[in-house]
Amino acid sequence: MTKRRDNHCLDSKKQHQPDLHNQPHDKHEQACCSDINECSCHGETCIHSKACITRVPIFNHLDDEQLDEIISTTRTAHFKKGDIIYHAGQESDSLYIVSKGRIRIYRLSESGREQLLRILQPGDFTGELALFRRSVHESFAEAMVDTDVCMIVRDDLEKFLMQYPTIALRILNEFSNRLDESEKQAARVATERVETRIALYLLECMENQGTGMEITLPMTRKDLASYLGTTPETISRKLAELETLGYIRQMTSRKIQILDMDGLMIS
Amino acid sequence: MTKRRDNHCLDSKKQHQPDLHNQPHDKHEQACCSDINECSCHGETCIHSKACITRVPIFNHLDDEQLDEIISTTRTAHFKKGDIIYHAGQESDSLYIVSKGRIRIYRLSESGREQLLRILQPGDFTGELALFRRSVHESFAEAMVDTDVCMIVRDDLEKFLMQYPTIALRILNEFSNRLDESEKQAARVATERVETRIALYLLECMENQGTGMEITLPMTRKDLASYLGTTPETISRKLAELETLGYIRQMTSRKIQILDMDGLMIS
DNA sequence: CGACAGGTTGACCGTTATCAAAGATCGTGG
DNA sequence: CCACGATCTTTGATAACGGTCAACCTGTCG
Repeated sequence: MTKRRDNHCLDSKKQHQPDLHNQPHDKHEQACCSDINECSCHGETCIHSKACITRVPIFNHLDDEQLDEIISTTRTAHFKKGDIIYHAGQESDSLYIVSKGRIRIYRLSESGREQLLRILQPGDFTGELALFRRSVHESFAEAMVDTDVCMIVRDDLEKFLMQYPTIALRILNEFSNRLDESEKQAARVATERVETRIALYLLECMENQGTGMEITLPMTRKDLASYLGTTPETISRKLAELETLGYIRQMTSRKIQILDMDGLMIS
Repeated sequence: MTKRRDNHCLDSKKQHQPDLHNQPHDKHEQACCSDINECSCHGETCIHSKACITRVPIFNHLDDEQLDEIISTTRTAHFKKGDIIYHAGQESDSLYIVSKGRIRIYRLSESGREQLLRILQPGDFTGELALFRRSVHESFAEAMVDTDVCMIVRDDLEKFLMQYPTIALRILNEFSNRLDESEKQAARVATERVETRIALYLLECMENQGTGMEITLPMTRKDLASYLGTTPETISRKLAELETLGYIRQMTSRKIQILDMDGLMIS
């Protein structure tokens, strides 16, 4: 049962968007909707964006006519760094597709502590949970940098799903992946020690980034801790430990070289 | 953000199957396929079961003709207590719908420890993960008692999904619920102390069972520990502690009376 | 009535959270 | 371009939470 193949590293999507944005996703990149057709957005919403819809995996198999139909029902919105796109308890009525930027999806547990669930990159979507249950959001979505999203409201989406069942299959596929990720993550947090979780995370990053032995962590220690169910201090310490053991080498706080994959695996 | 409403307690499905089986789900109930039309199964598989398909939430909105069409593609199988229905790494090609019995779904983490994900009751289905990803199972399914399942193979299911898109919507809805459960569970294991997780679990049981202040745990300490990411010993200790605090009263090891809901909530 | 699985309790100690403070890094504005 | 402040990261000291191992109960079933 060795299965180093799915994985995600919260930073996945190399497969979806092979070369969408080459610029580093930092903040305040420039204008919004950079590679989107219409562009005047920064107040609240701008008008439909073609590039977004045509590229996302759940729609990109449709033909032009169908795409146009979907695009015509789409709204685009811009969010500034730190903006909350939706929050738990809020009623939901749209699917959000990331066109540009990065979105943090997290939950607050009963005790008020936050757990990071995933980070959305261009091409990823969210909002589904509440959408298909006709219910409220359970999680929070926060723009990590200035971000553009395309939105499809529930009724339109349902219409398309009835009309083009292949879309549903794509979404089912995406849900399956996410469910797998989530269950895997739950199982790890429940059964592995922190050091192991970190090691596994590093290995997943390596596989997803495809940049050889050097990986770039897509987030801060705090977020990583939140994702892995630990604290920033412990992350620091365990990484230092893995370095002492000669398994990794920390170039900067975000750049890490994997020196001994096998060592990591048994950590 | 108080949301005591979804929940499951691993023992959900009161909503799906209001009065399906009144007999306690114990072991060796009697013959198999008790309330199923055909009944000669015990060797390996028996032939199509109508009752199963017509009752499950993902199909029960269809009309008779459509149901018959689905039923005709269905196979039924019987598993004895302890049988493995599928295991991680195995290639998947069917959806399993529980007709009678109980199925444990669990994962093994990298270190070989087991985490219980959920327990399926009649009307629940599984196998989706691998189905929609055209991939292998990530989890194990084990019959907890003698159980009957209906199976639909992938190609048939896909055909129906294309033909009756409402089925896809139902499945999307089910996936959303499961994803919510899984994320919630991950967040809890990652952020709450064991005592809190146990308390929350008890509260969910109460809401789902609708039996007033007295709940019946649907599993052993070992399984509960596996589900909550802890050990049987710790479960014992924490329950004893909650009892000392006057929040609960343990009648037998499976029957627990909730004495102070508010107390539990702040645990 | 005895055996066995399941459950409880105790002693111990390892892992990891917490609190505190010092060091690094990054973005901003002068 | 540099300096400042804010934020992120590291490191240390300490303690508690919960896991482990072992022994002892308890209830269930043959």
